[in-house]
Amino acid sequence: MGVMSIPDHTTGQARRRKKQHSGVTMADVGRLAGVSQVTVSRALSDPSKVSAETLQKIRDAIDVTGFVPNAIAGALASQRSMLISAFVPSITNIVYSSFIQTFNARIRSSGYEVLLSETGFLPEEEEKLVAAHLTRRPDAVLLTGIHHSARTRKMLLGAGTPVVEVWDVTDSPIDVCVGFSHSGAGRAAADFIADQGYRSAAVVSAGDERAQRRMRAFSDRFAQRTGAAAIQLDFPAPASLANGRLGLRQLLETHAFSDGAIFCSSDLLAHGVIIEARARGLRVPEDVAVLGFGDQDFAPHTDPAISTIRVDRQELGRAAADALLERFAGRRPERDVFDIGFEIVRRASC
Amino acid sequence: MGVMSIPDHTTGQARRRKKQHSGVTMADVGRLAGVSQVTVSRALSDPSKVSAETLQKIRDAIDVTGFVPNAIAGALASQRSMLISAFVPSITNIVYSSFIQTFNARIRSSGYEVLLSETGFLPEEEEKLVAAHLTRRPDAVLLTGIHHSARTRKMLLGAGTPVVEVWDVTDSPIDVCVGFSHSGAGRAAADFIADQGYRSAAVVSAGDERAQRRMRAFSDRFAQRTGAAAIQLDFPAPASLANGRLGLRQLLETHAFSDGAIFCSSDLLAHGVIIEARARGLRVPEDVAVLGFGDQDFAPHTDPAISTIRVDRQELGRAAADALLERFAGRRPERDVFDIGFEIVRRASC
DNA sequence: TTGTACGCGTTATCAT
DNA sequence: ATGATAACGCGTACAA
Repeated sequence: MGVMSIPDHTTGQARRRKKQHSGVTMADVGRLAGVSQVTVSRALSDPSKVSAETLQKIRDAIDVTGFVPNAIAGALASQRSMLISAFVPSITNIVYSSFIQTFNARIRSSGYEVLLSETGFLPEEEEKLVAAHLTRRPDAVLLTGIHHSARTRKMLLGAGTPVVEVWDVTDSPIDVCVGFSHSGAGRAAADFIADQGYRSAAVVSAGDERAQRRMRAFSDRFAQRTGAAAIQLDFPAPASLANGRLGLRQLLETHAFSDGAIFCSSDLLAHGVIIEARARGLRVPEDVAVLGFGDQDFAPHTDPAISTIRVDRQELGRAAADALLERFAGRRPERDVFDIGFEIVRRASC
Repeated sequence: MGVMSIPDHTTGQARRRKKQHSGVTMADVGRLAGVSQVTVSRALSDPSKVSAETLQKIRDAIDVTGFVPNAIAGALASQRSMLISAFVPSITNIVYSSFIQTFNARIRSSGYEVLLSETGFLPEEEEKLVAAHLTRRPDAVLLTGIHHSARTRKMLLGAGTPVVEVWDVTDSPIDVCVGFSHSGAGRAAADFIADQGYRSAAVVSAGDERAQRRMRAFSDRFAQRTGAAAIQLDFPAPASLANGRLGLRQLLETHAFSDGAIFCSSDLLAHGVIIEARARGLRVPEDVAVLGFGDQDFAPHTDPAISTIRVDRQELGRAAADALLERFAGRRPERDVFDIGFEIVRRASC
């Protein structure tokens, strides 16, 4: 157990380069405690199966040696990695990161760890990453959205692990699915805006397939309700204040937009629109009304506060985690599609 | 290839949901290709060590079987997990997540994967998470900040893995360290503000030890330069628009602040201050000047645009990744402390 | 170029 | 309550 020798910090540079952890094994601990390796394993996984005194001896030996269990060996032997692969389009988009935050917390409290990767908005990229992750034998996989390459689906099916798709709903999920209807949200937005008597409308989005589905549904419904076609603007991702400002500028200057409501695919865009409007001396909502999406935490604190569509990201994270944990417990959830819905939050901007 | 046959367990408890991937091993692939397991291993890790025709046979066999290498077994055998543990205070804070994004990209392109965890701002929480991660034998660890519990340091030293501490500098890093001086940034802010003739100042921060160090240095220097004490406001994390607005409100109403500059510990707070100021009809920077921190991507697009202190997060992510990759290559970096500096960006708000 | 033998550090299965 | 022994699936000598 040469491991125990303290790395000589004296020279500072003389530290080892190869990976050779503490190198202390259960066998080492057992030897020191006067028991076999298996007993150490048991003491750790289920202390009740070991007598009080040997348990104490083992604990002492662990303290002395600084033993750290090797989860890799454990995973190989037990065929459970205690790892969950998660894929989101962007980790810098707070909409996804806050969702992951909740998912993470829930998952971790059950002993699992989350291996997170950013896929961007291209299925091919997702495919590569899924392949890479499957190599680590995750016990479950979380995917954002319901559109995945054929190979991705095949790999996932082949792996036989539970899969949860989030942020959308579909009748044919890979496994289970929790989200809400984007076209439904778009229609609700159109109704909300039409109900307030607006006769003209525009949408501004930023390169996200789900956002575009909301926008299409919005336009269809708005036309249906008012007979007017909504002007459509789509920027490349990511959604930003800059694109919001640019959006209003283009709407005003090249689309002759006036006196109507703008449905933005994100609160960030909505905020940009508001900033641009005020910089131009336009009143919100009198001259331009703005409806956002996401109910991000800043939405109530802009001036005017942003009216928006709220999606309960915490609930989404919890539900996704719970669906997986249910599967781990051997149960299948009652349904395989959970629609957590959305809610229009009326504030001052629309 | 026993895998392909239906598991017929004695009790007839057909295919349990244990975790049973495709179950195809290198041995299975080899059998089908007419070679041994090692040859398959070689074909995958270094195709040049295998003859062209057997390589082809192996590839075919892989396609047919849908073989997915088991990285867990690989890690156990090679003693390299190809995993890097990273810890940041918050994944929803874009300042950290955008840094991680770059770090991730760099790391992944070298075949490693990043296991990310959120520590909050308490060393004890970090300690628990580090212990959990060490269990998976990461090949390296990334830590945010330079303040860690004694046990955390001890565990890390004991593990013998490379460690990079980021977002700060110190003379005594655990291993290597890349960041910038927070007190230096605070002083630079004070000079910047004093140079413009402001005679009164306030700071508003949001519960982050590094931010507080900036603030303290700011106050000291500002007092030194002008003889005036800066009013200090500290909110609980996270920094938000709401806290920025609240900050200005408190400054105005309970601290009789007027006609000076406010140094915020984050651009988000700065934006909040600006919104509150404009909502009150105050002019920025004439009535209240605002200096932010971080140069987040929205900073140039607020109205007025936020003057701020820029930290090159991309560079930080790259440098951290490179420091680790160097270590993997067996080299030690020339220095173990990298100061990537910062830069004051003057825009309209100050 | 290919194969044999062994080890990595656990968990699972039986036995005692 | 504890121990022997066999997997787990792959890498790394070393041999052929």
